[in-house]
Amino acid sequence: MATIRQVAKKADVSIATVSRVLNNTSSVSDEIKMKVHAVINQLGYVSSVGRRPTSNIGLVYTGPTSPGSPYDAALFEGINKAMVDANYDLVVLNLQRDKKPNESYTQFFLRKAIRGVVLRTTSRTRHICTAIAGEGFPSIVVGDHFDEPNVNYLYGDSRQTSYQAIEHLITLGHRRITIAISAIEDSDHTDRLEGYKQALAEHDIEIDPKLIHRIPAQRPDGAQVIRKLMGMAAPPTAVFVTDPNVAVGTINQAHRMGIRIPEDLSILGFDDTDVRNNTYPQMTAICQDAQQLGYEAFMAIVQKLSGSNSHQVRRTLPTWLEFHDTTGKPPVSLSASYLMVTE
Amino acid sequence: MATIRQVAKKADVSIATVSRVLNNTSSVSDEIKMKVHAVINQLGYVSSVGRRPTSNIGLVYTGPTSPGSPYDAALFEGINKAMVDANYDLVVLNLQRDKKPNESYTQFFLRKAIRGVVLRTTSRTRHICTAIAGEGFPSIVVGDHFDEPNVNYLYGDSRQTSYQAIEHLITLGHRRITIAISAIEDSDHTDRLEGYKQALAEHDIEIDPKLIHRIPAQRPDGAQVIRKLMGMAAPPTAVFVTDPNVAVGTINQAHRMGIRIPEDLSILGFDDTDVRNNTYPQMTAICQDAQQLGYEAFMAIVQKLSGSNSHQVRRTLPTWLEFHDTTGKPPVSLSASYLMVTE
DNA sequence: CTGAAAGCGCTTACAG
DNA sequence: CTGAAAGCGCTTACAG
Repeated sequence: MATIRQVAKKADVSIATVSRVLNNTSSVSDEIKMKVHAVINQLGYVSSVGRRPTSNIGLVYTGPTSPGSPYDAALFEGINKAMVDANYDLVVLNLQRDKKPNESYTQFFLRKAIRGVVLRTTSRTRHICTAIAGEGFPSIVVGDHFDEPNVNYLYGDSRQTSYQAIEHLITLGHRRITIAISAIEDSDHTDRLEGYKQALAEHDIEIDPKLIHRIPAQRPDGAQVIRKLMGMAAPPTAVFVTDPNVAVGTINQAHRMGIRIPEDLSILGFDDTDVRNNTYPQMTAICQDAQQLGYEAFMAIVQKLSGSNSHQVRRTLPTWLEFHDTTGKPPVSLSASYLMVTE
Repeated sequence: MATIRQVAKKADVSIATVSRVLNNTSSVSDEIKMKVHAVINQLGYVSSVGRRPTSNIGLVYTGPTSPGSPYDAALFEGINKAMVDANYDLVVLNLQRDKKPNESYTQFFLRKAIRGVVLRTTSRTRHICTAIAGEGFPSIVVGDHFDEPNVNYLYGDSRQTSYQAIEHLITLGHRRITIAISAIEDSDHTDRLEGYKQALAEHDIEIDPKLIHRIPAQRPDGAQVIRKLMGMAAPPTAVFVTDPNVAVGTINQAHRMGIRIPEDLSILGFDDTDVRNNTYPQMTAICQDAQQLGYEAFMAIVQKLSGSNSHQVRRTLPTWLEFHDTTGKPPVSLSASYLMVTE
């Protein structure tokens, strides 16, 4: 475990200067600051509680996320399971509140005695993830992917599965297929949209912008979705809902409106846990195991800190398609009349 | 912020001895150990990271809990909200893994640089909560209540609301009312059972042990519940399900079996968040705001640490009853035949 | 079992 | 802007 003295020696400065760099207490020349920073991340310097080195891994929500959502709750459960197997504690950090504007992310984390971080991101806060990775601080983003070469990430790849699912709906005879997708454009959701578009394109079905329904992030409400859809002049025969709670809400609002599932409308949902088995009818869904994502992300950081994995982590976990009872053939009259008009 | 030197002075020992007591490194006489412990909790001694005092609050699951359950996820979300308003970080601790058998809880927490803890408990680990409180370490239990005078706690009081809800079912004409309740007997669930029993007793309805259905903790499965109930010689006309996920599973399995809700069976659920609004039919439920419980529990510890509240915290948050569409009058034939047999 | 003292990790006036 | 030195919080041989 590197100490301030070792850092000072290697960077060829006094320990006082290293301390100043760590704490931003008084001005240090940019040149020395950069040199010290480089040595800090190179040696893996860690703050100590008293004379004991700490073993804290941070969980950082870079943007506005709800830790209580099914996805984040499952991640958190997986992280808790990982903690049992690894000798680290989890510290939940508030970046917005605590990070001083003039300190680097590394400084911030060291000040909090954090050795590595699991990051959650949104489309607007991706730059924070790349900045942390750029500083060389041990980190991994869970639930998103990056092109930048130094960002570690782990996510469930739902693009291909989305493609297959939509293709299956097409094979069943559906032509007007809606996608209901979060207005927050994280890459997970964008992937699902891409899979949807690709399947339609390859089957020569025109992509109708009116069928791409954005769900407001403030009110992820399945009932709204279906009211909107069924009010359309030419309603869809199938919906792909990319969020578990919204999918459940869609199914139940359909019941309320007397829409039969799947006879009148097919619903393809998304499931991060096991929500699909607790709906009526049992939900056809693209599934991923968010708990495992949390587990693996935490373990990836643990491995990095133990020094056993120094190269980049770019992993995907599989998603899979489960056919249950919310999807079926489109209603005969509708699909027939639709085909007559357009073909 | 008290230091080891101040503790040593007040306890009239050397700083070396205080250090030994804190770390259990070598034997110290019981008399001195107790004296030092007393001073530590009296002065509110805190470990430092380097020379900076820490501001960590711990979240401790004393027994096997699933942090991803709707209740715990909502608590966690509330705690995260509280963190934005209070200058503390959250550390999730693993007591089973990390606490050495010969160290006290206070020693353990100080070693982790924790200043106060929010505790989650189960019936089997209540002694851990009383032990932590007994040591004088700042703590609060969320989601349970205690008779011991020094344990701080905060919970949603569901006993009276359960009583009222069952009484309402009785008023509607129900006589055979089942309660489906977790096999883990935490006091939250016991309260609901007590409310149920009280309502039946006050309306001169005999408590039939066959109608008290225990849900195995390993498999909290609503489908099982209803299969079991409907297979009874004299099935109930109403069910009170004290867990949100199980309640939803019960409703949906009823649909699968062609049991009409509420015409054939009334279902009274429990809701920690807003699950009741996302079922079909919309679920009649006893509701509590678990997110607020998390928020208030965290803030209570913050207050204790700031010294503004030194007396015991014994708070309940209200629960309330929402009548929606899963409850109604019992089926005429059934209740009539039942009444003929027994009265 | 206990304390005085050496010493580590770190921060902070002080001096330049 | 930087270092040598004083000093704080803490731990740990050493001595009794």
